[in-house]
Amino acid sequence: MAEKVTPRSEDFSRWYTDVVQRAELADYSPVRGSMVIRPYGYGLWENLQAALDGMFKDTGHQNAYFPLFIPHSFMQREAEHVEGFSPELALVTHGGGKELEEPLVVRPTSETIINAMYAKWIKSYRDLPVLINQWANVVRWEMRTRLFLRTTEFLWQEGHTAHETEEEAQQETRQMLDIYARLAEEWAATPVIRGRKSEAEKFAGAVDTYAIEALMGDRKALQAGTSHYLGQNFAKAFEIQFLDRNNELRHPYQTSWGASTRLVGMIVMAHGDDQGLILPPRIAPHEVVVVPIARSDADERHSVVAAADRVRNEMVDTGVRAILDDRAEVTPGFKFNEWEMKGVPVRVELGPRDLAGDQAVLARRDQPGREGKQAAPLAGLGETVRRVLDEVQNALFRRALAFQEENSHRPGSYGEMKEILADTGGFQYAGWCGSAACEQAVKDDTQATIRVIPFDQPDDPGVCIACGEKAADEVVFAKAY
RNA sequence: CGGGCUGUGGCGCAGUUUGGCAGCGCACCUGCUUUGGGAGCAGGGGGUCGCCGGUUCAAAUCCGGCCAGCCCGACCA
Repeated sequence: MAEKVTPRSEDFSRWYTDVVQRAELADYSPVRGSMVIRPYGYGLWENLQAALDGMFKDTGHQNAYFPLFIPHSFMQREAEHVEGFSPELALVTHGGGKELEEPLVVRPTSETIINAMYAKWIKSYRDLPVLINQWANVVRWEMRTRLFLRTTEFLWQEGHTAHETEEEAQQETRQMLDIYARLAEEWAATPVIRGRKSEAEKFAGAVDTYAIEALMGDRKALQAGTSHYLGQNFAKAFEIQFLDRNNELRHPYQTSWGASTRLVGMIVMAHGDDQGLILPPRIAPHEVVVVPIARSDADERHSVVAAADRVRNEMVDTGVRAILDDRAEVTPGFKFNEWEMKGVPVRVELGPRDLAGDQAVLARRDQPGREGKQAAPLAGLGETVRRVLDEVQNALFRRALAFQEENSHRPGSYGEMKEILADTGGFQYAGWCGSAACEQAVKDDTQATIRVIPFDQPDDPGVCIACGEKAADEVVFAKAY
């Protein structure tokens, strides 16, 4: 591996594909539209999973697992749900050498099977709330696919909850969106806009869909997590009923929420540069790589590698995820480039000159070349590195936030918005009257869609950017993944 | 599904026009020398040239058919 990638500025799309493959996050599989997540990419996903799972547990959720196959008829019980998913379903028609009585759907999401079970489990208000999450794979037969961003099969988590009251369910929906926002900002160092989706963009079957949107390096938006308030739509379709405190039969109010391996793509596109990945320390598989530098002289080699091993161990003891790259068959220069491609936040270089001076050289991935290098005493190196890692984490977030701010516009007219969208892109904050016609007209004309109706609203949203009527809300238009 | 392109060691390609020993770069293996920003030299392994048929003394190359993949337009975490 480890040759140059297509420069980001030249062709962002190719740069992305190159980086994902060269950094060994993923590779194409023999099946069109699907991919293999390689150990390094999976390690990144596991860290995201662990962060999310911890937050889910902290808020009272439990994990469970529901089956991959769903009876076809289940998909058809909720009218809008059918509408939304039928074109992208994978159907199993044969099993055990025979044609099946009823085809099975490979889950595109588990709403229907889970709600069919909830109908059995929920009988009383005492059974509520039900707070279940599952980690699973799902399949959606997409036309155009891209590594991590849109593949036929992908990994995600889907939470499905049922509540006694509307308020409680609404609160749950917002709480989970907030968890996604925290994951993006505090762990993945990627600032997001929190808001509600328009009718056209919401999940089929939901009353309201909320989402977080992040801005990628090419100034396109990426939806990084969604949380749906489902009302009683699925409860009615699947006849979930409970006896309330007044002995009256009622349908529960529900939510569902999900985030996927797409987050890996987000991290690549939010932080990466021409040298490859740049990973935020909190979710990086390796926070630090120690590279010993030694000539072939056997004694020198041994003493340098032994010292490098001690440095690694000290960092592990300090709670830093550190590895030692003691391969003898490649040069230090090769290793520098390789670990930069893989986005390791901090590199520790240790050679004979350093040992003589009881120091090591620290190189920050977020600052290129000499600029990011500093010498640090071997004594207390673990603590020093811990501090530098925190600085890198913060610097990445600040840089991404500054980029988002620079690329957030408030165009004064439709013409101006169209021009900005065509020239540079980014988030366009603009008034919207709320009509689907205006939304569609902008999409047809500019390819930009309403990403979210932000929770943070100005006192006066002004006028609709498309029709000039009084605006109902300020919304964010952007071209999106 | 409509339009454009491509199928040759693992990857990227040349060779096809004008038929004549299947080649190059990277990667891989072995050895020696190297190692502070992608090491050098020497040796080596690996290909039914997408598939089927035809023409010919001879086909990666010419002819016919088929298949697969990529890119661009209608769906989407």
